[in-house]
Amino acid sequence: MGNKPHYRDYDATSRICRVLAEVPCGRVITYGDLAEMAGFPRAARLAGQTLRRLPEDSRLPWHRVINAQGRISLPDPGAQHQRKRLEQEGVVFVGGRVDLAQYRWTP
DNA sequence: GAAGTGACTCCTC
DNA sequence: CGAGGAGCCACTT
Repeated sequence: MGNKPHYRDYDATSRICRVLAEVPCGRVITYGDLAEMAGFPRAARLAGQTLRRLPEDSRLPWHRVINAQGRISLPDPGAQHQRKRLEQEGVVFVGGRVDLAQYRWTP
């Protein structure tokens, strides 16, 4: 008793990965939204760190995560790879960015 | 347990 | 539209 389970006690990586796994093909999600849906409001950086720690052979759609400006935050050469995979799913880049109003995934 | 770090976001100039 | 700075949260060392 006396133990009050905080959301922080859970494995943030597991939660973020679970949300990430549900982002449908052809859609994107922002770091902030990803963190918030995972139960970590305003912890956008957490999402970034989690993704960075993610193994390369992960089947998770890490490439569908972009920043709030609709741009890719991942530095080169990863950015090229990410953009390619997104375009492969039908996501269109205009001026180097994605139209969030159109592609942002919201359940 | 404090200090450092980051695939962020928002606001201002 | 781009650059700069403060704020934020949880992880890592």
